[in-house]
Amino acid sequence: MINARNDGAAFRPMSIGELARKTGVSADKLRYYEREGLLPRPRRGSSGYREYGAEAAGQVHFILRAKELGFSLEEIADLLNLSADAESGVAGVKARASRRLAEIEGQIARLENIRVRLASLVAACPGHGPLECCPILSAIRDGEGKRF
Amino acid sequence: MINARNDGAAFRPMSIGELARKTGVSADKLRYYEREGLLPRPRRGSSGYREYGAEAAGQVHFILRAKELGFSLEEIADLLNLSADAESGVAGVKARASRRLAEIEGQIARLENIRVRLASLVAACPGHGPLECCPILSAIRDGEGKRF
DNA sequence: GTTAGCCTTGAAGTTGACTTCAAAGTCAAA
DNA sequence: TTTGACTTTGAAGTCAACTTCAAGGCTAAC
Repeated sequence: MINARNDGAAFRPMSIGELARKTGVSADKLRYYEREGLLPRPRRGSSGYREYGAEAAGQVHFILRAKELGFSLEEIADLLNLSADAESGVAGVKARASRRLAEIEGQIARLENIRVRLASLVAACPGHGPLECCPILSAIRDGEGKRF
Repeated sequence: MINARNDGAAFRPMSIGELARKTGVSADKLRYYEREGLLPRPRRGSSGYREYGAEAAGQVHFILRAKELGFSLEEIADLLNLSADAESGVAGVKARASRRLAEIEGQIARLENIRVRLASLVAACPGHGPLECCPILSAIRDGEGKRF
């Protein structure tokens, strides 16, 4: 091999600031996730500084993707535990994801109900004139059934 | 007039507990809404107890209905201010409601996106077998594009 | 007259996901 | 060597919408 520089350590460890820049997650947040058990505690250099290996960014991205799917930090910690527990884990993961899905469907249904009601009030409001004629205010004051 | 009992005060004032029972809102919450400026401060009896008139229940219901439409307490206080401000108020109310509607539409769109992704992951997961084959975990770990 | 249940206040606690702070130590470049 | 950027920790602060608490005063029923 010509390139002798590849000998020894392939990765220089990352500081928390480097990991923060790499993942777009602030150093404070990374420390917070570590405290909450979402990230493994990395080894420390002689100064006490955290030293992250190459796998760290992937662990952070796991958290970000799970958050994107609407999981809370507590649920993410739970998923991480399950995914450490071979064989019995898959059923648990699917159950958690199904529960999350049901919650999201419920949230959507509630918001959809609000959206429809609010949209019809906004459409009915002329945007000017005396307050007594504002259908939005009337609906809030007296209930929607009374005027519509 | 035959019925002499109708003389004088038509309504005996309500205590905070009575108003709470009537509206289903706890007395603590009523005091909290008052502190936050959502309810007018009622007059007090000689004991210092709050005394509510007949209009109080309607004011509480206004708050409940606005909350149901997804307004925050701060936005409700804002609506109440607008609805005190004759003539210029209607445009403001419509603008607040439109803004709220847009926020709700955004929330629904985000949740819908999550719902679709999570549903396809749940559908693809067999619910048993080795963790390496769980599409939910894979998607969170590596991103959805990689496996699907 | 006593007791149970109501009412008063200001202050502090709750939840989740952070953010900010203070005080000190460390590292890298000029 | 000095500066400035980075890192360490634990603790406290933030937001919204409440809830709970403590310590005392009031009222209604028996």
